[in-house]
Amino acid sequence: MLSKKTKYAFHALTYLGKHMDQKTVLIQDISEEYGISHKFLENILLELRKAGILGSKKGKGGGYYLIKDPKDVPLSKVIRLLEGPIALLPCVSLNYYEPCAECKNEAKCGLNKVMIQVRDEMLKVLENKTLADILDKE
Amino acid sequence: MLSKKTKYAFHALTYLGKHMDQKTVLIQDISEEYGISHKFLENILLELRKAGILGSKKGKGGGYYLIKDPKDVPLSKVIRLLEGPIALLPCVSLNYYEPCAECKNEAKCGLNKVMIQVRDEMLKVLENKTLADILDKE
DNA sequence: CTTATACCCTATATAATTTATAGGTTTTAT
DNA sequence: ATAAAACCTATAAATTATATAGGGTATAAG
Repeated sequence: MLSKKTKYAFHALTYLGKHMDQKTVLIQDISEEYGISHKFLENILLELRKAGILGSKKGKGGGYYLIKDPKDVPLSKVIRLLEGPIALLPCVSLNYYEPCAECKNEAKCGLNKVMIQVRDEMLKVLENKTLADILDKE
Repeated sequence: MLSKKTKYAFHALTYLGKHMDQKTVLIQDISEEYGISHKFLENILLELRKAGILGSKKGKGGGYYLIKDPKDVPLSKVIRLLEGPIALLPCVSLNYYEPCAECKNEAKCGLNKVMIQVRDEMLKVLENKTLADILDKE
């Protein structure tokens, strides 16, 4: 299951996507809209900015804004950033690979094979669906 | 990512599947084979028994054994039992449904729609692949 | 050029969850 | 009887997730 952090990130991105007409959006506007702690959200937006998804402006009249076209932000990118691996096992993660601690022989591990399939099926959706897709619905 | 508990369950089931010739297998045999704490594993095997996947025999000469044909144990069943929901959001879980806390209108939630797709793709693999499939490889 | 505003950054505290341990109870073969 | 092995429930320890705190820095406006 996705963590609150990741869900909050999606909420924030949705909000920002819906307000692309205005130059900037305040952290506070988003935190009030969804009942998210201001400070917690602040950290999340900071990560999104550092990842190049958001831009920001300091000082009076400042705030955050989407720096990318929503259709160029795959959901997989947001999940990997806030959540970490999408795969169900570290040994099949494309971006956060690690061998499984108790695994003796990855090449012969049956679970490994299946989990590669699961990962690929998940990615088929998550790499192709973007922020734009989740904005459309609302 | 799957918890250790779930991974241990798969290890135990794999071990039991490979030793179906013998009447019973000791917790200790499995815990030693994979370096899992005896007591922790005990709790896991207990859950698998209560779920009707394993049988057990008490007392001297006792132990655990697979009560089901490996091809009749889908991986999804094991994951749901030890891990909980397979879905990435509570609002799209088939077995553990809950509305998302901050969600105002599920019907209009774009993330909801995508996550239903992700869930279905995951299940396409996890419902169809069984214990038998992960035994084959080893 | 001062002030209020709003993001920036890092550290720490709190809460929740996961992992592990503990210890006695019951059943069964010998 | 005795020893073996699962059964069961409670608690402790470790880890991770969530939240808070507080000063730092840039900027617009007057």
